[in-house]
Amino acid sequence: MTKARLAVLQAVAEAGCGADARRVHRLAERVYPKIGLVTVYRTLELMVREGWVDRWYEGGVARYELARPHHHHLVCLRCRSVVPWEDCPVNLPPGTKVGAGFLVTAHRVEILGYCLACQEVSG
Amino acid sequence: MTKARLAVLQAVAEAGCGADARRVHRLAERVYPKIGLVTVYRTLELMVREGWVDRWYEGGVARYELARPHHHHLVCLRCRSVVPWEDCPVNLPPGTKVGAGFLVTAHRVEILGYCLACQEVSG
DNA sequence: GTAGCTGCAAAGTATTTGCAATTAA
DNA sequence: TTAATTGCAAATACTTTGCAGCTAC
Repeated sequence: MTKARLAVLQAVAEAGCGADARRVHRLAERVYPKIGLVTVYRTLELMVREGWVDRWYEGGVARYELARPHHHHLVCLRCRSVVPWEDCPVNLPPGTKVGAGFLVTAHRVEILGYCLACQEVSG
Repeated sequence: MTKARLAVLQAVAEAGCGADARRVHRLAERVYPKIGLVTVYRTLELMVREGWVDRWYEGGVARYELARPHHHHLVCLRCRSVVPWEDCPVNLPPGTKVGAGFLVTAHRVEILGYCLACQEVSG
């Protein structure tokens, strides 16, 4: 475990849900200022592969967060903030078949709308 | 309605679910060979804005399809094919509030797994 | 000491923008 | 005619790769 990796891990933990690579980089720099963006990408890739970090895509950008139990996301359409949502409306355990024999292994749900702060601003 | 736009519209209709811009371009070229990729992007953007075409993102790439009633997607992890899935497990009409006052306006569901053809290939 | 990690610079993809030429109405 | 649309080239944003130097063990 190197300084760079520790910095990335701390950054991902601190960032909460749905941080992009740039945000992880900025946070990691606070712990280890000379870390490069490339190392952040490489380390995130490693951590995703090892299962320590989850990756998903929102609007064409990769989002990262510390791996944790199954959950989904509430995405604010105004400020782009993301918060976890613990309810899961999808009851399709791995191995289930749906449609024309499609074999389910996982699923993803995003709830789109407005967070409390943005509801007040935009009326 | 110009030739270029007609070609894009036909291409999107023909492509079915989840075509990316390059695929739409290739199909549009069959109808109107001198169409440029840039025009495809611009026309798709226009059609999304006007509500004729839906856009979503899968693995960091924009996917387009002709607008049609509410549905979700089955995404094959091996061949990346996408087919529509008419069931909707999410019962959150627009206006519903979830979590800490988050105001829901829409949602997205992706079911990940293996299509019939890929199940046979990968065992 | 050495295998693995890092940073830089450069390349690669997806997408957008500036602008002059073309086209539809 | 004339405003809208197009295509090219260049710019941008995000991400990946090549390579030589650095670090942890």
